[in-house]
Amino acid sequence: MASSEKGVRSSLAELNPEQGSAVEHVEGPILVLAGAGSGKTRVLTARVAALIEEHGVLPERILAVTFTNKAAGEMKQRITGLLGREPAGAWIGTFHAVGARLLRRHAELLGWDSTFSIFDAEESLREIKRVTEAQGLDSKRWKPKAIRAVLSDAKNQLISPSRFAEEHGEGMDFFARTVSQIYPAYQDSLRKQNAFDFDDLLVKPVDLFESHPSVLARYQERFAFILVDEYQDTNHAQFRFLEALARHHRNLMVVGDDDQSIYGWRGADIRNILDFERTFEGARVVRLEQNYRSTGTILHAANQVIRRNLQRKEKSLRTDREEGSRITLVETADERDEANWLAEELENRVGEARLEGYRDAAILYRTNAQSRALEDAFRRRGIPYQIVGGVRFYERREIQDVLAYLRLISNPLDAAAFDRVVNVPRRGVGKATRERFQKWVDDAGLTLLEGADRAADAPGLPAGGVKGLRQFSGLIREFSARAAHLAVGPLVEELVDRLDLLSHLRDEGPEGEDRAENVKELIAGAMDFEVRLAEEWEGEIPDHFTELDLFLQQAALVTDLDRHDSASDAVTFMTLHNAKGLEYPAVFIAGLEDGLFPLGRAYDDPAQLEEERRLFYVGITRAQDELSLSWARQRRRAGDVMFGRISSFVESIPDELLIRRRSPGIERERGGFGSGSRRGAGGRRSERAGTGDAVDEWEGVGTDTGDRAFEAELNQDLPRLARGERVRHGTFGSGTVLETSGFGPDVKVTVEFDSVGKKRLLARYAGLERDF
DNA sequence: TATTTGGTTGTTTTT
DNA sequence: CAACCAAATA
Repeated sequence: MASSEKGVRSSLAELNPEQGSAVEHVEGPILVLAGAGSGKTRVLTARVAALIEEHGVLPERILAVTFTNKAAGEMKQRITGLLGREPAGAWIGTFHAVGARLLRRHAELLGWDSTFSIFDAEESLREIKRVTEAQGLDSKRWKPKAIRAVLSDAKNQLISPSRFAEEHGEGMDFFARTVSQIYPAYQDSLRKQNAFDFDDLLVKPVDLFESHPSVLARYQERFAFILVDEYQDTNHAQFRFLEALARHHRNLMVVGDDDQSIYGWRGADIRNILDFERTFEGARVVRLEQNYRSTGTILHAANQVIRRNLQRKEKSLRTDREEGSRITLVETADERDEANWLAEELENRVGEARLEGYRDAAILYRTNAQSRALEDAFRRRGIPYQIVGGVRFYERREIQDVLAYLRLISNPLDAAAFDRVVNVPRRGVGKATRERFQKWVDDAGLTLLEGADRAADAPGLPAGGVKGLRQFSGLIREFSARAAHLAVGPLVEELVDRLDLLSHLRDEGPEGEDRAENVKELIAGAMDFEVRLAEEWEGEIPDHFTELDLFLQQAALVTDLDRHDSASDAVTFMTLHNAKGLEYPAVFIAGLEDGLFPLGRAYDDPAQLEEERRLFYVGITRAQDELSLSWARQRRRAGDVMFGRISSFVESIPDELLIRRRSPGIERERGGFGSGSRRGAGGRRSERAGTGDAVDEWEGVGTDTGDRAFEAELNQDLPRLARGERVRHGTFGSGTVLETSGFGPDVKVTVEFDSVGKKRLLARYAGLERDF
């Protein structure tokens, strides 16, 4: 205890006066306006530690909410560091995880069971499509995606199906009218399947609080202190959730930065932060404007960019750091040229030791599609990279299939899961059989699994289909029984084994092996999964609840960002949105063209343009020491070639902060064709390209194409250790990878070494290299 | 029932 | 230029 107290004390001493006053704040509402890099996580964690250690607050009286699992994990870890022990009993998690946890405990009050499924965005899209078609509507005319967007919007505003119908059911807007019919049917379908979608995890807890005041009172009383990170990103539902819980004790601390609000399109309501003082009367406001991250140059540029926004609380960040080097602005010919420039620049910087390693750099872009050209260039040169986002692990087809099995085992009412995997792998249950079967089940009032059991009684089903259905239901039943006493790891392993899924996947063709690897990774993840059920439930575990149920919840809420391995020495590629909350010594922002960043349609709406500018601001402020911006004159998008000009955002950076450069590709073009006349105004215009244009450009310039290709072969998979790959270890020599397991920093590799035999190594420490 | 083909569609950003 | 989906064949 003495040592941990010292931890808290000494950390308090290191705070600046503003940070200190926020940390020492005890009772009453408080808004911390924390600029980028001003140490907000520090304030948040130090305050939690201080509450516990200095003011004797029991950890279970504390609720801390974040937006990402990563932020939650970091918070937990840092608090643990300060206290010298875990803040056992405190709830620290994302809005979605906290919502899911509440629902697990009280779902029955709303008509759900605690083993409910969580439908991700894709699943919810399918469900909308099903419901739309069940109403006899054409899903081509009534686009599920558009419907989902409207539904999600409504949910985030806490607009119920009935209220939505009141507002739009009779209106002129045909689309809204249609949605008003689909909304209730969709909700109904989810309830029948004992499922919630992503938005429900925020909405339903609020419903719960409103319909069951005693439940609310219990949590109001319990959570005497509530802390919220990234408050600028909260939407109305989240606001109401917080407001309900905090109403009693009024000890609510929110930390945010209106300049970093970049989720308006997802319902984030910037008024939550702008109006905080009005909503919570007597709220204190603390501003953190001292930046500890970036050089003077970078911060100056950031300030100049963001001050163009009108809708903001006036503030200006300052830093004590040196001016630092100027910002590089590069003009490139096209996306390939841009990617090559980036690759070469990074190689040089690491080579010259201007950068300690590839892990110190990140390339940020507006749209995920931009990662492709980068990948190509980096792979070709053999520079290690890591992509965050894009096709997410848990969204892969094969992973979703396994998860659907698990969901069905955990929640037999999950019709979406049933539909997804009845015929995976092939069981002779085709579309026609399914439709007939479905109809019969509906008429007979059976659940899908009951029906599958008695499929022989259904009229008009082919013998093969009946057999497949019965087999399927038998399998699910068997595993449901086993789930009660088997841990998730072995359960998943046996399931995959029984389905013979790996060989089925391998038979699928060239991508099959990757798919099989992914499934193995999932098994490995399940093996590593351990929860202390009793702790999660705080002693009141419903008897039908299993480890599998919690594993599924976790899998549903985990994102790709959480799998990001910051230990491996690779350049990080990600969208600007994903970069929020992170920092890197060197940051490259690519694709700075009008029409791409800011995105074309943002020009229609000043508010959207401001949000794009905030996104740029977020990107700039990720950089600690060096910042580079690049743009391409020409870029392929959706098959077309777009001619672009430099982003208007760049204009707001004072010229004296910039060093302008041109890529070799541009220089060559100028030499060859004289003027680089800038044609095609405004990025919105697109023209068909003649031929394979710029394709060969770079290869000619490169010095030693042969060696490069060789090196690329050598290094391209450096951060990824696949089965069968030959590797070399400093002391054990050469060997073959048998398998890998674990996620993120815990990736373990089993290698069969030629001389010393089988070893299990932690990838991040083993320093494995490729070998021939 | 499974597989192939051809046509359509689309690109923000995500918990 | 994908990737995805619906209708046409084997």
